[in-house]
Amino acid sequence: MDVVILAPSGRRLMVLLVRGPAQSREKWQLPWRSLRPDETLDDEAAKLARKTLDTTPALIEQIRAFGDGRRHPSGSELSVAFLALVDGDTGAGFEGDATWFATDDLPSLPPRQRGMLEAVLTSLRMRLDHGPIAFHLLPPTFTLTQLQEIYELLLGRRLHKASFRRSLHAAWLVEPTDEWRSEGRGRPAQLFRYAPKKRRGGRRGVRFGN
Amino acid sequence: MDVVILAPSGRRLMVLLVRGPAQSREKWQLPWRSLRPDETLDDEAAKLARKTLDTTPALIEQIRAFGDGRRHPSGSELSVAFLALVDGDTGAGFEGDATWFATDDLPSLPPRQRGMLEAVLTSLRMRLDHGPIAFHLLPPTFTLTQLQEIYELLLGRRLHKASFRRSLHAAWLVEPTDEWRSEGRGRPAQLFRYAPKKRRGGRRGVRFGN
DNA sequence: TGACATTAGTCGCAACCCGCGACTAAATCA
DNA sequence: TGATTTAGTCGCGGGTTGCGACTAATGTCA
Repeated sequence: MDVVILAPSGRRLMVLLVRGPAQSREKWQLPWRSLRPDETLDDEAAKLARKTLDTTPALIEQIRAFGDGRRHPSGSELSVAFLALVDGDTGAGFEGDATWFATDDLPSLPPRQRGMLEAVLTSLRMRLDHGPIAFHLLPPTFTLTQLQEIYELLLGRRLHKASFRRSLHAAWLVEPTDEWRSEGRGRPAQLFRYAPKKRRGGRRGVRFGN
Repeated sequence: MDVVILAPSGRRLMVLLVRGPAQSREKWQLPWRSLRPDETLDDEAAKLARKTLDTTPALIEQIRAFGDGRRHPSGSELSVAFLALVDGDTGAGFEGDATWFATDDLPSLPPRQRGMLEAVLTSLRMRLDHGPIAFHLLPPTFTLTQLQEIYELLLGRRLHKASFRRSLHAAWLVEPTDEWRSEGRGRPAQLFRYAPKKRRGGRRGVRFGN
């Protein structure tokens, strides 16, 4: 049971790693724990995430099992990878045993964990246009520019502002609040909240071309 | 380790079930086996599928792990679900201990297996437009109408012929052979084979609207 | 031997979607 | 007051999609 805990920080996606025991080959590892025979998988993974984070993550989801022969600190043959998401504000205020690393500049990890992390990231990218995952990386109220930056972060490319907003509008996922955020210079931005609307007719996912 | 083995039969998707031991609550079960500590997950799942089917399936892929508290014949807390696909001709000629059931008219299954089967089916549907999965349910050479029927089967809705072929053409996944199949009445259909082409420019998935 | 039924395969239009540059709007800074 | 910065919108040109109507090739049956 391994958890990949992610949070955005500025223009980077961060992952939470813990220090491995002294005798282990790699200094850093994904948080993990072995499952006792009477525990349920998803519950224990949620607990593990909560314990390492010291808060409840906005989302926790199983990705898949790994049973290739690669090395894992548990010595066990089977690991199950979980994805957990935290919004940037919560992630930033974090003070614990574990520390954040940028996903594009990682220390060496146990080989199976390296594979799991990779798989979780691609899976996250793939689920982006099927479900409203991105919102879990943001505080409950946010500007559309913030939301766009999250999508750009996850997709790894810039998006066109007008097109992004058009798609977003078509998907009926957000609704405006009556608050505005002034960020120093520039025109203030309206704050939105996540509020998916059921809509007669084709409920299409959010598909962003560019 | 549970395997969901699927094959098309006419206008229905069939799943292969085996008879449970006498003392078990449900008469039918998904083929499953416990993993010994020194075996690798994916290899053993492939072996299990081969053994029940008596042939090599066209595709076998891990879907995800299940560790909810629901009952499973193994008594174990953790199960990993696999998807295996067989083409209709091979599936039809099958003679073994197990038997085929239509996925929309199933006998009662152990609760966790019921959930696994459900999850495998939805996962199959979702992967349809990301990878060329459908081809694994067909013999190596097939007509475009056959291919369309597979897609309709999996998506659960009718598709428009002209649009389907246009999308297919745009995705560069098939190439025509010089053989034609005469199916009794009506104009003979040209046979195609699966032959994905690398293409400069945007390698887009097959997206069928309707 | 034709007319008809049946299945395969294509064409083209109207509506919709998407990329993108250019615009307006509201704030701060000098 | 004018430059700068960030937010938000408009609209055009081109590509994609849904779909009805068409042509093509075969078997069936009077």
